[in-house]
Amino acid sequence: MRIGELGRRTGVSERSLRYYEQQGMLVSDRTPGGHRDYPERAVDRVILIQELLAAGLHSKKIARILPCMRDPDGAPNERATPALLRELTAERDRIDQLMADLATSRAVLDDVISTAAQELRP
Amino acid sequence: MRIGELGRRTGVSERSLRYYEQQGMLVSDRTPGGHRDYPERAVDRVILIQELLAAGLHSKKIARILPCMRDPDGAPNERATPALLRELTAERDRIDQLMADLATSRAVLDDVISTAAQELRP
DNA sequence: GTAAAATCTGACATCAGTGTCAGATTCAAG
DNA sequence: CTTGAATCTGACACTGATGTCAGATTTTAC
Repeated sequence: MRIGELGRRTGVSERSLRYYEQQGMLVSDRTPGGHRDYPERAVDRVILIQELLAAGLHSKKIARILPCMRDPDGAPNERATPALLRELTAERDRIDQLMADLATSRAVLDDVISTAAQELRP
Repeated sequence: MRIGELGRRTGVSERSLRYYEQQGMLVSDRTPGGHRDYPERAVDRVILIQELLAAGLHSKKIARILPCMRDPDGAPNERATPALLRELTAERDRIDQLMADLATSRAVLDDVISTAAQELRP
């Protein structure tokens, strides 16, 4: 599929898809004229990239992680080096911390919301 | 307490503390000479600000939310307007989505980590 | 073959929180 | 007082993902 369709199906702008490729997170075949041509798998790949970005991982780290992931049908293409392994563990710890902050923040918002709703409906 | 101690006790840079004040998230008394003087409560306040920032809320929105929060010992100083209430609900939904992404990303990292650890220790 | 739609590259802008630096002023201790 | 540490304001830089625009090229539909 071409970039327009991939963008439509993932909700990601074409600009971002080109950026993902430039950062090494996404690969594409090219038509003879130079237009990008993506396999069906690209949809899931892009969604995963978005999730990892949302979790605060940087592009270049994602690019290094992706080849070490198990595909749904098989084993990883590369194996994680010890150095990468340490980084991944650090990222996981950071995510755990972030989830705790999110839980706190959500509770705060929830409290404000329910307090205000209570006032509106006495 | 003064800004140096507050920064030390919260792990937040003085630069950021001044920025928080500039954005209306944090208030301070001033010494006759113009130096900031914080009450003990400021410590918890700053920690909360950091959590809300980590959750992706923008400074100016945090500044509007904080007065509507219940203090541990009493009722809120202001009440949330309906418009703010809508924003809060949207933020809460966004946080829910983000938590889902974090869970996915964490699982991905965990899988890569345990796969690699398994290879290292066969 | 032609026109319209899609895509290409490359460049510059944006945002928001934080780092950093300079020069001036204030505070605390001797 | 004096001196050194702390703080003040204001300015500028950075980051990294994304938006946007321009001009050229390719693809698709007729």
